[in-house]
Order: sequence, then C-alpha cells, then structure tokens
Amino acid sequence: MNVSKHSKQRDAILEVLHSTKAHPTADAIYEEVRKKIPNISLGTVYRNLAKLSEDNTIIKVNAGTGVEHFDGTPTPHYHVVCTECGAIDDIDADPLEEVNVWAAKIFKGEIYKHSTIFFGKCERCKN
Amino acid sequence: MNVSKHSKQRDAILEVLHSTKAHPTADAIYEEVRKKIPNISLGTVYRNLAKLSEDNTIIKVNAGTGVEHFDGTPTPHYHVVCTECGAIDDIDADPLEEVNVWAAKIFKGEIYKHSTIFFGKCERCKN
DNA sequence: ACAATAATGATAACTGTTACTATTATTATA
DNA sequence: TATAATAATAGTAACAGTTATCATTATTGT
Repeated sequence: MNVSKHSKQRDAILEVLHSTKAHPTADAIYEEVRKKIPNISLGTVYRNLAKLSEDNTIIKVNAGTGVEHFDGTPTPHYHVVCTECGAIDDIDADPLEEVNVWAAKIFKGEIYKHSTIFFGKCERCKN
Repeated sequence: MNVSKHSKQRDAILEVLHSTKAHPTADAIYEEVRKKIPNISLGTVYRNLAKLSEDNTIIKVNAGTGVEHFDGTPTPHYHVVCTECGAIDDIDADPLEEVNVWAAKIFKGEIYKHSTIFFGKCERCKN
C-alpha cells in the first residue's frame, strides 16, 4: 500500500463525515454511505477510516463509550459527551496547552500531549 | 443481586489491585489471581471488577488502548500513558477543576466533569 | 441446621474490529 | 488507447475483549 489511489468509496465516507456535526461510529457511517453505495462493505469503511486517520484527514474520537467515533475536523479540539442522550459535541476552542505544563511539573517523566473528554448535558437535553 | 455476599475471589482481586501501582487489565488480574486461586474463572474476575467499579471501590481506566485497565485507588486522579512502553502511571494530584469552568464558558450546555489521559514518556523509559 | 439467594466456574454468545482473498478499479506509461 | 502494475474493493472469516447463561456452590440471616 504505497501510493494511494482514488476511490469513490473513500470520497463518500469523507462526504458523510463532512456533512455532520455528530461524531458517527464506523457502523453509522456505513449505514449512511450505503444510501449512496448500497453494496459498500463494512470492511471498506473501517479500512478507509483507518487510512484517513493516519493521514490526519479525520480524527478518531475515543469518548470512553467502548466504540470509536470519527470526526471530519482534524483540528485538535475537545469533546463533550452528553450523559443524557450520548451525543458528542465539539468544544470549539484550542486545547489547553497549560495543562501539559502543569502535568509536567508533577510527573517524573515527560509529557507530550493530553486527551480530554468532558461529560455534561448538551444544549438540546438541557431544557 | 441485592445484598452482596463475601467471596474470597473478590478479596483476592482487590488484593492484587492494592499490591501494584501498575494498572492491570482484567486479563492480567486474572493471571495474577490464579496464582492464589488457580481455578478462578475469568468471568468471575470481570463480574467482580464491574461490581467494585460500581461501588467506587476501584476505578476503570480507559487509557485509549482499547482495553480496560483497573486502578485500586478510587480517588480521582489523572494518568499518563507511556508512548514507549505502554505503562500507565498516576499523576498524584487532584484533577483541575478550573478546566471544567473553562469548558463551561464555551460549551452551550452543562459541564459536569472531565476525564484526561496524558501521553508521554515514563521515568523508566526517559533514560 | 436450614432456607434463601448471591457468587461461582465453565462455557457460549456477542460486539466491534481486523485479516484474508479473489476480483475490480485506478493510475502511470508506452 | 492499450497495457501492465498495483491499490482498493466486496464478501467473509477470524479475532479479542467482554458479557450472558446456567447449573452448582458458598455465604448469610434466622
């Protein structure tokens, strides 16, 4: 797998990710892409999601739910999991670099980065 | 499953968790407990780890490795995953409450708490 | 001692994901 | 435009971690 070749399947997967603010799972993406390419294989979805993550075209979001979620916006940002409905929302801000600085003062090794998920109640469930 | 009953299996599992600073997986705990109770079932380990987590006697640590790790110290604290050797170390400090305050200012819902894992190089791998 | 029932060991089932393989599609080049 | 090289695909099997099932055993209160 050296020089990558185009595929309409990969395009369709990316389109799905770019068309939503939700953070769908591989399976949800599969169901959505099937509306365009009914015979696409679930394996193809996984393969492409893996490749796109490696490329940093998309990012994997581990929301602690045991299932991987995917985000079409590769810029680093935090996420909030709604404890009511399970929705994953973005926090539209740069990650807090000072948290790494804080940790580095306490930890007896090196700190490179961190990953944070928030738990709360989303705007929709709030009312 | 109303009033819980004592079991030597549960005691042994807790002992293992209290005897280590590593953050073993269910399987690693199973292997360790087997030295004392050779015919313990892996299902029993999982069942007890689930119950102990519910009780808040231990905590589950999702280090983003796809596998659940367990920590015998239920006091909230952060963890560092060593990108070199995979070890999970504790950050011995209270979580940063101000991070929630920060997020609450940006997010259009409510923020209850957050969970952070750091990635870095542990003391042992540092050299 | 006994009755009620929680916990166990053994194993099957389940879920999300990865690996395999023959076939198809894309790409660069002649 | 035909061709050769090979990346990507569909379909499916395999896998890992975990949960569920169930008959048996252990713990507990009376």
